[in-house]
Amino acid sequence: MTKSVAVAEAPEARPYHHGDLRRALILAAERVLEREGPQALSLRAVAREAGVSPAAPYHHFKDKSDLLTAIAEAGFDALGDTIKAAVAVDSEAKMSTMGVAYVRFARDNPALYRVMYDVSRNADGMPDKTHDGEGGGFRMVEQAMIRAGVDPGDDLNLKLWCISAWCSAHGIAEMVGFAQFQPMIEELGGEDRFVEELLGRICHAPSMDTH
Amino acid sequence: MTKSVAVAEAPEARPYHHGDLRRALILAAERVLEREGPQALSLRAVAREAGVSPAAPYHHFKDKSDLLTAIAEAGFDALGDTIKAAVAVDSEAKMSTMGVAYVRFARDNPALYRVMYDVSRNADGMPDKTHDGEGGGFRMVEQAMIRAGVDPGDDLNLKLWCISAWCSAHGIAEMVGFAQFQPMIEELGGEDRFVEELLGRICHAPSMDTH
DNA sequence: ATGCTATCTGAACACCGTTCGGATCGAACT
DNA sequence: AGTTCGATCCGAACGGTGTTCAGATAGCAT
Repeated sequence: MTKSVAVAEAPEARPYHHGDLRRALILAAERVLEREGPQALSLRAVAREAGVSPAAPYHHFKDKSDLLTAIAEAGFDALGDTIKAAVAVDSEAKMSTMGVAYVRFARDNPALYRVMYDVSRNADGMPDKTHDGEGGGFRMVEQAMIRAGVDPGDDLNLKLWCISAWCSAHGIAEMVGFAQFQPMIEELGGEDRFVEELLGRICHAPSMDTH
Repeated sequence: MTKSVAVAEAPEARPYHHGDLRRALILAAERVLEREGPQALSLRAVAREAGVSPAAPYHHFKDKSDLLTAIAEAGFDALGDTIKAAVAVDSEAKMSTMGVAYVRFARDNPALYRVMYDVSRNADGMPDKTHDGEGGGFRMVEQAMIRAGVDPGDDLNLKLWCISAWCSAHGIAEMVGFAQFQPMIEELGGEDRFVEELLGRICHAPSMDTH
């Protein structure tokens, strides 16, 4: 039954086969995640949000967990970009600058951050590009560590400092919202100050090259 | 259809009303958790494991999340006991002693640890008794911190050190299993050594009283 | 014995992840 | 051009899930 008024063509350009689902599904998933939290992130809800049937995603992702992996990967990319941006504005970027940016990302995208590390724990690790290569996260941390006074010659020591900082940032990101810390956060005048104080106790130059 | 051989009475004493479900459900849940992982921890599976109908738990827990909360609470109790035991054998207990015990608990009970912090993040905090009071976790950390050289007079500073250490331990616990760290763990000769190295970079006396 | 209340069951509802057969369409070949 | 082919999508279905509810059961006080 074709429209009698010919092809007014509805505003929603609803393609026959949709062009490029997959990206659309990932974006839909991020929308659902922001709007309704991680509990509501069902495959069916994502398909609904993207306007396709519940079976459609299976042509682009093996599993639900495969979709989650793609979402997590996109999340780590965004996290990397955020930190890169924070470092860009402060070329002397201290550890705490990066750490605060890290935690802030996690706090601004709590549902996404949760998916990122749920996936990582299931996969026994983060996506490789997160830490590998020239633009990888570890390189950024390494450079900040060297600026902070770690001996760049001692490779094992340097790596351990990086991992230590990364783990701490993750722990802080997951716990900073806990209610029992709220009074202290107020006392310090804001979450960022609180995070700086915590990170400052982990990354402080004086003894960084010892051991 | 009663057994023809009269009442041999099966070994399983299956009570009429069951006496004390709730505890039985929590124990059943921990069993399911160990055996099949966190993904398999459904209310129905727990009820099945306890030998009751899927609706029975609702007389003892408001929700599934209410059950999970109880499980998490039991988990935090067990974690506290584990750390207390570690401190007991080494009365000079350093921070790293406690930290290693903490991480080891998380690694020995991965599914339980995951439930513990999933619940905590949903509730915006850990159970109160985890950190409050004389036997609470924070008191233990405080004492170790004081032994490590933090000025016990500066209350804010002391608390920040405790939180910093706790966050780091949590971050390490969640990330130490990541595949990308495995080579380094081997190089260092075991996970405990690796954890000690990381914790050592966080809790080291020289600059602890500086602010 | 009688009722009261807490406990437990069984069936039902909506939702979930996943699979499968069949409809739809773009593109590639003749 | 017409036809075939393969990727994409839909609708319906399966078993499993959380949750609710009417009714059966059993311990406890009167």
